[in-house]
Amino acid sequence: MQYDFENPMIAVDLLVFTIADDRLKIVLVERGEDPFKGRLSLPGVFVRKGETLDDAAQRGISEEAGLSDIYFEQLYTWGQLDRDPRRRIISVSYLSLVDCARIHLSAGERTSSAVLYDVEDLLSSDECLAFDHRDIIAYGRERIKNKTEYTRIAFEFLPEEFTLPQLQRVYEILLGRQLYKANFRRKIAPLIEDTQKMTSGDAHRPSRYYRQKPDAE
Amino acid sequence: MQYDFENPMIAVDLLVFTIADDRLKIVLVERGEDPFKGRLSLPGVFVRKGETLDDAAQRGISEEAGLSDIYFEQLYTWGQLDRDPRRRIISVSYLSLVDCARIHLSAGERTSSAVLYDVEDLLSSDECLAFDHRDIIAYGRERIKNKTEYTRIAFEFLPEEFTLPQLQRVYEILLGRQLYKANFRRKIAPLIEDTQKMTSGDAHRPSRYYRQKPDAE
DNA sequence: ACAATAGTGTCTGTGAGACAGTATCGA
DNA sequence: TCGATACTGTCTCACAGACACTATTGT
Repeated sequence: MQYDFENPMIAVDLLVFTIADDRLKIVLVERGEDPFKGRLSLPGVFVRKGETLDDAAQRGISEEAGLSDIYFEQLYTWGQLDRDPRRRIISVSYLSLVDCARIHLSAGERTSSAVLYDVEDLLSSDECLAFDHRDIIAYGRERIKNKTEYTRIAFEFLPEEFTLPQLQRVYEILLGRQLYKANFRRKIAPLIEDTQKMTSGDAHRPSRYYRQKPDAE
Repeated sequence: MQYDFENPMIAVDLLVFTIADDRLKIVLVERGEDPFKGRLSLPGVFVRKGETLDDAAQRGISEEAGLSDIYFEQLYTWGQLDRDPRRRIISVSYLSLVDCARIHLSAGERTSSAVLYDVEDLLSSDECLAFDHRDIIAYGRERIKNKTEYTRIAFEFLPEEFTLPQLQRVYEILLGRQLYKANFRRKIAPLIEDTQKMTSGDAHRPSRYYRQKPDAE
């Protein structure tokens, strides 16, 4: 007995997260064509012949957000049958974290312009997103929260040099709760090294700039 | 300008781990046909039309190891161009953990019989595995080690009722180091509830059987 | 009584949490 | 001097690590 196997198209969907205005944001585009014309969706590209999944993700990120040299990791692969009403498409989602100062949103070819959306607002609203993209975003947001606890991904939201109050705010946003200054600094101390630079111009005590220690764990 | 997009076949490759003889083992099959004829490989199936990825994984597990109702989770999706010398195949790998008493290895249709292999021995040997399956196994083994630390996956290697010495041995094997009895029991205590049953017949003090607490975190 | 394994009590050090205090800028 | 934010000191408590001790079976 012979079976029919799938030869679906492979899409790479991108979750580009950043922090702006003290909120976690994600890059979304408004779909310019059916299905889901006019709905918000994740930016994404189809995988080309001769292109790996990682390559496609990288290309998508630079096309949609004008970014290269960015942290990204594979998130999950979505294979529900009815994800796309037209035909079967398998979506490999990628999680990407970036300092908002580096983002340059550009109108993609098949999409209207990309915009930053507040993630918590989006997930608690009843806004209808294209495909299963609401689920994907929720999954990505969970992953970020979890990895914040036991990795250094939070650093990816900041430039190379940053102050501890900035870093603490990033952690607070990602974890969704307030942290104590003194405890936070003790915990982070082994992961950073100080520069000689300080903030200046603010009407209060200046803050030292640090950078990530290239070091081990 | 038009691009050629991929319409690859989608495979699901299965990492079925278990513990036997106080060692972490994995189910492998010897390939019956080219490419890599005669090499060890992960059991796998192609995704059929109308079948989700999870469905395909479930089907593969029951075909190759005679198992249903088993813990499994998606691991990673492998999309290198030259994974398969014939044509492009995207592989979605699944991690599955199972009590070895439940495994019934059966000869698949396209494979010779499935066998349990010692994972540490395999990874430290220079045995040549089919495709990129050595990388996939190494990745899965890492994932298990990590999740052992902050989830309860270790319980999946045991039957519903188990003794604490058994459970401790599972943890020790997965983590690759010895643990102190007293500390281990204190840490596990909130996750389990005791049955009234005890081991018997051994020439030493009997051990109580416990089960997992259905409870919260 | 002994071998063998199951199970407990307790000391110690580390680190998270909580909070109060001090320091340094511009205006 | 004051408002504002940066930074530090320290107490407490929970918990992991280490290790010594007791308990219960079959032979």
